[in-house]
Amino acid sequence: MGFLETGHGVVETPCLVPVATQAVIKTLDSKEAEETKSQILISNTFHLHLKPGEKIVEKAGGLHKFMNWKKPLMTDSGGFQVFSLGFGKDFGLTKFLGKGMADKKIIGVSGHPKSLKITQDGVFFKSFLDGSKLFLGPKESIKIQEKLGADIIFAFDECTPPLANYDYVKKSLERTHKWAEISLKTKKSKQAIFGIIQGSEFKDLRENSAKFINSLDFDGFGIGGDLWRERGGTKKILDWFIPTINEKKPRHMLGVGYLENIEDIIKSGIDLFDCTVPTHYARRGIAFTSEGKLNLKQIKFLKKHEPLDKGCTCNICLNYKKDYISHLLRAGELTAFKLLTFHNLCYFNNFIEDIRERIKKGEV
RNA sequence: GCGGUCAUAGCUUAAUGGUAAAGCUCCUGUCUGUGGCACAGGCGAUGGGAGUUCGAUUCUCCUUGAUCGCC
Repeated sequence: MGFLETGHGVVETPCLVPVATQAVIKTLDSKEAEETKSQILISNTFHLHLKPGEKIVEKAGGLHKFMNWKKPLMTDSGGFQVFSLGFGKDFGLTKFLGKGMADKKIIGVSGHPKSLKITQDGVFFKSFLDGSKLFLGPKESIKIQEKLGADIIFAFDECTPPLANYDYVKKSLERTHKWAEISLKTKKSKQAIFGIIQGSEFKDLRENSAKFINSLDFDGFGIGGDLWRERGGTKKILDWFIPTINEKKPRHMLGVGYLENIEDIIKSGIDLFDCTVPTHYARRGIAFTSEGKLNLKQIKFLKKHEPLDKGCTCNICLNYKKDYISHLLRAGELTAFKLLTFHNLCYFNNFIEDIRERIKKGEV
């Protein structure tokens, strides 16, 4: 366990970081987000740069005031968008490779995505809003993140695609490391900055990346890229390098957090992790409960006059029943998304709070 | 009462004298540093009765129902 101290309060770890890409947890206002026991949120440099632009946020007094969130905040650097709007879009990929595809590393050292251009200095994006050109490199990302004003910012990196072979990842890592140094040098603010370890599923590249990022004067670590989806695979990769990095500095795992993996990654030494699953799945009609995932769109739930989870004490479970939420979903009512988002965040936060309690008792 | 039009999946619509197609709905999955999506698979139909024909959802007649017009 740990306490991460920031200018906006202390985060008790291990901890889930809910995703507020566009300075909002979709469907919730900041007061509601706080009521889910969320301690810290992560917003996004790329998206806020496009809309509304960092100057607007800066004029409003920074992200905290802009969105009326008084607790700690992070901003992701835009490095993930290098992947998601590039190779991710080209191949319809997530950052995890599916089972049985480990040998299909079709992106080689000369591979390049269709919709953006990656250079040694940064990335040329084409805005999906209006097609306008947009360049984002380490300097640009850090300057934007300084204007946004989150408590913790991330170095600009390239999240490598899971289909990338060893040579591609090696080359990408050279860029990411160079960008890490420039990110660190560019930052003039008092914000904390985390450097990102990449290397996909290649042992020596992960080890090299951990060694290099650990040697720089970052305040914490981000761990990104493909970490395998098969049970045990993530632990295997983390065990390669987690023991080699400074134990005083927090470790944030980027974009990971299926319920069934959370305990494992905490055991592997992860303090923080952001994940869209609780909020994203809520908008697909899925509730997380002690009985597993429930798809509330299913017609059978119209006949269930009971809370989403009998053991849950969140505002939703105390006040609403499955039949009503199912009706709202099937009727296309937006409030359904809000109720499920609220419940799912409570469920995840309670789930992790329980792990913290068990750590205190020496059970984990 | 008379005349016309129509009847295909839960809904809206295709097609054909030779095994009936699609969209939505419904069912089962997928989704990890967020484009309120998207994707994969599945269940499911020629209103009822007779006739012509090797074979009718298609052509003919009757019937039932819907709809429009006229009185």
